Amino acid sequence: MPELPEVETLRRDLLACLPGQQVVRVEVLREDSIGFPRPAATFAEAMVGQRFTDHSERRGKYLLLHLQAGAVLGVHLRMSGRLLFRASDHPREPHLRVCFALASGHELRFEDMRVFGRLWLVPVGVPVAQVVSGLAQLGPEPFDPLFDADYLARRFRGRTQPLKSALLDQNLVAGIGNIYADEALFCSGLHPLTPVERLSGQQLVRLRDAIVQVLEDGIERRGSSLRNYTDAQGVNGQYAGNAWVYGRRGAPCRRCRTAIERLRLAGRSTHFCPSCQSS
DNA sequence: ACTAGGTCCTGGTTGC
DNA sequence: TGCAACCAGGACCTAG
Repeated sequence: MPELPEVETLRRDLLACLPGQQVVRVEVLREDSIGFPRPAATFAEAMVGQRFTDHSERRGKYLLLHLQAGAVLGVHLRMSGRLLFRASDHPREPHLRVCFALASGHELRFEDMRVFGRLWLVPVGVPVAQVVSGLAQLGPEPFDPLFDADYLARRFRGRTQPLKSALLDQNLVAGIGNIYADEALFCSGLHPLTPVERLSGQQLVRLRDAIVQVLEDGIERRGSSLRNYTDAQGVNGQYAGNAWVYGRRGAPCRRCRTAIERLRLAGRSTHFCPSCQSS
């Protein structure tokens, strides 16, 4: 599932192939995949003739591709979305939702089995956060100096929420999903159910450092720690059991050999080592 | 103001 | 064996 490291990897990969490419034809195969403008035919029409630039940004799990005339293509992959840069004669993916034919004979394809992903075309002069839903509510980037132990202490004061739930809240910090949340909790030695107000200053420092560490590691491994992720060329990541705890229920902890446990929290599976993550 | 739980969606996996 | 139920999860929505 694409989280911050996967989206950042995608952004960097697209920089190698997309700048200068001009859209000559757009096919929307699934209306739901378009967030704005609707109906999707309006989106398609407005995208024709647009040219991609070398200016792209990532905010949390959102990807923002700036177009030459000043518009912005916003992308959220959600659960199963992929952006693929393909030669036009490459066989179409079974869950292709939107296809941008490019003047060079390539195609930028948005493939998304579960149809949760969205594309938005932000018109020239309109603030991106006004069009791309969820963007305005995002908290700080994890790598922003603003995101430190003091910030967490302020946000956690008087809150009883389980720590794992807090990490999934994009308003607290942008970009963490279920998998990196579990990994960051393991690396900081904190139990996912700990009420956030109970964390000590020292624990908050460990938490912040662990979050930054697992995300940086994820980027360094090209997001390859995730099972279903593939890059812009469709190359599959090597999940290969890199994770400390995610998806390892019953398997021995890599640090202490205790069996990894799983519980359900806010509808999400949560993996942890009961011995290493006792507080 | 805060929190929990349901919803969307579909293919793979599990269980009877 | 065959089929149904369950599971995966990001963001949004509603209810308490």
